[in-house]
Amino acid sequence: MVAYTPSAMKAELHERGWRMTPQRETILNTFQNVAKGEHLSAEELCELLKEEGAPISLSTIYRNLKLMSRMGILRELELAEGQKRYEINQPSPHHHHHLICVRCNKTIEFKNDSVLKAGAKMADKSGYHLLDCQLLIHAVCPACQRSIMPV
Amino acid sequence: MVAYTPSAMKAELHERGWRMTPQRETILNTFQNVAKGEHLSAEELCELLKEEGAPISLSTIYRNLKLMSRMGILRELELAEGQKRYEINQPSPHHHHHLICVRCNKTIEFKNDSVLKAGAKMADKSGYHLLDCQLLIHAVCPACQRSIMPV
DNA sequence: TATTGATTGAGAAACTTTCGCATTACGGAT
DNA sequence: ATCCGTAATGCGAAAGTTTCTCAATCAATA
Ligand SMILES: [Mn+2]
Ligand SMILES: [Mn+2]
Ligand SMILES: [Zn+2]
Ligand SMILES: [Zn+2]
Repeated sequence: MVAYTPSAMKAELHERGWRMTPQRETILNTFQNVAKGEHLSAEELCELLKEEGAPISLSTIYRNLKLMSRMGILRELELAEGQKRYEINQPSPHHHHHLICVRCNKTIEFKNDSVLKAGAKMADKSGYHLLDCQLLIHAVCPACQRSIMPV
Repeated sequence: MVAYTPSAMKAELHERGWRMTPQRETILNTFQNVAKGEHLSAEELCELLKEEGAPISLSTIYRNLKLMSRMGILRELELAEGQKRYEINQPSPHHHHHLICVRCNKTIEFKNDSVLKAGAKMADKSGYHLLDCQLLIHAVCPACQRSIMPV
């Protein structure tokens, strides 16, 4: 779990016989510059890049979101219903977890280094190479507890 | 996060003006009797119940997996790609987390009460009513580290 | 600069999940 | 025990997300 520069990503791609492309660099830069707490879906990233005048096809976005997640550059989140969301994967001082209301999807980010350490230790102990470690808390927020809404 | 009996589930449904049904009881019993470490998808549950001679329609299964997750009876897991998986949500002595290889999907379950406590504390501090707390570790297993496979 | 194979873009296809609606049946009241 | 209002089911259709196919393009190496 390191913060990636384009050239670091390029080097790691080359190790495996793969290539750096303008599209991959654009995606990396976009996630590094997006506001903290933003969790982009594939569709949203596609729209954002279109607006910014650097469009990338949806197929390519899907391919690279998966690739970059499996490299440990991005983290894949299943927060709300329906689609996966992504954010840059940052090491300890910025690393965080998510607390989600299952009714309204309100999401709180919080830090907990001892949880991160416990996860890293577990992966290490099992001989796994760590890519991402996220504590996912499903709960009902105060507002939704007061409402009489379905489920 | 309590272990549910059919009648406890029934009581909680009634509190909200809802009903207990044979289908809901079947689903609850199935998850309580399935082998530890099994994570069923909607489709798999549907097939299993068909084989056992107590078929339930796929729509109803989807509806109730969501309902029971939001009640805290089941926990919703996004382990492998493609579809959500479910397991019974059990309290502390049996509660566990998941370590997943992103390449071959080999999954290890492990316990860590201090992580669970940290999650519960975080939810409580924020006034959220806790439903589920899972540490999700994405990593590459030893076998896949040795292989030269794509990503 | 030429070559090779990874990558892209566009649309089709696959797959999971939700929706609409007629029918069934749970559970409170009679 | 029976009735009634409405939640829940089952079926098929529909929606929505993600993957696949394949010709065209382009990154990286010699
Ligand atoms: Mn986040
Ligand atoms: Mn499990
Ligand atoms: Zn809420
Ligand atoms: Zn593996």
